[in-house]
Amino acid sequence: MAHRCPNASCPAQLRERILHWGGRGAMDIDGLGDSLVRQIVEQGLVEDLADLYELDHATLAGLERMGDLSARNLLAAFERSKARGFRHALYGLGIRFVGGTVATILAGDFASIEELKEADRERLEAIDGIGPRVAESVVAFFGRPENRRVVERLLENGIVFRRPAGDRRGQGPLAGRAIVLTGSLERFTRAQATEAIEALGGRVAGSVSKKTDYVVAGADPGSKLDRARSLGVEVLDEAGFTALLEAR
DNA sequence: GGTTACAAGAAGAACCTCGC
DNA sequence: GCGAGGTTCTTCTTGTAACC
Repeated sequence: MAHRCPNASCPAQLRERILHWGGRGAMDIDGLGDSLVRQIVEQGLVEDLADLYELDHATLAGLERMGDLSARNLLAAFERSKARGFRHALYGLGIRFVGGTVATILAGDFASIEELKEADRERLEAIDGIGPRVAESVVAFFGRPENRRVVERLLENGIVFRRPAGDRRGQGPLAGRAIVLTGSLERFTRAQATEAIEALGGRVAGSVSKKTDYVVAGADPGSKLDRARSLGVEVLDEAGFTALLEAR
């Protein structure tokens, strides 16, 4: 049984929200780790996600185990994160039951966060892949004034909460294809491989099933490779994966 | 150079969605 | 209602980068 703190402004919750926001699946802010987040929260330097974008070099460089280089790298990472896009920012908000996949679905169905935050349960439940629990969670999130305020401040700080024009996701040559990654790839990080697949309209799944189209196995593959073989799913090595991307 | 923190990935349990 | 498929969440491990 999981226990969740009901106090949205408690420091522990704020730390977790910031760590989630800076994580790979969200805004991918290099250098924003547990120790640093703990310091900036405990010193009262941030009270919500938007405050991250108002931190300056001198403040960051003065923190424990931080120097000039780390501060500069972190500020550059903050700047890069602003253009991560709607679905990453949406995932980064940490709405319960909204992981990477659900965030992608919502970002594909709504043109902007302004549209999404006004959506009611019925509108959300009408979307493929969104059930009552997720819909209720999204409505509850945007129903809280403090959450709406944070989103507004993030927008003011330049975070992109809008679907780009001409987005091909779900419409490319890999449209409808489910691909599972296992092991380490030499030419791609997981994030880069995921980005390449999604850019061609494909979908990266977390587990192998009969509906999986391909399993891409790098070095030291995990149990997913065994499962793919037992289910007769086509397995690609890195060269095969590269060829698949280039052929499309 | 040692220490510390972060990044990246694997694995599995819990839980959600959807079709039958 | 149930089961299959899929996603989320958490924990653990290992390698690397940066600070002191």
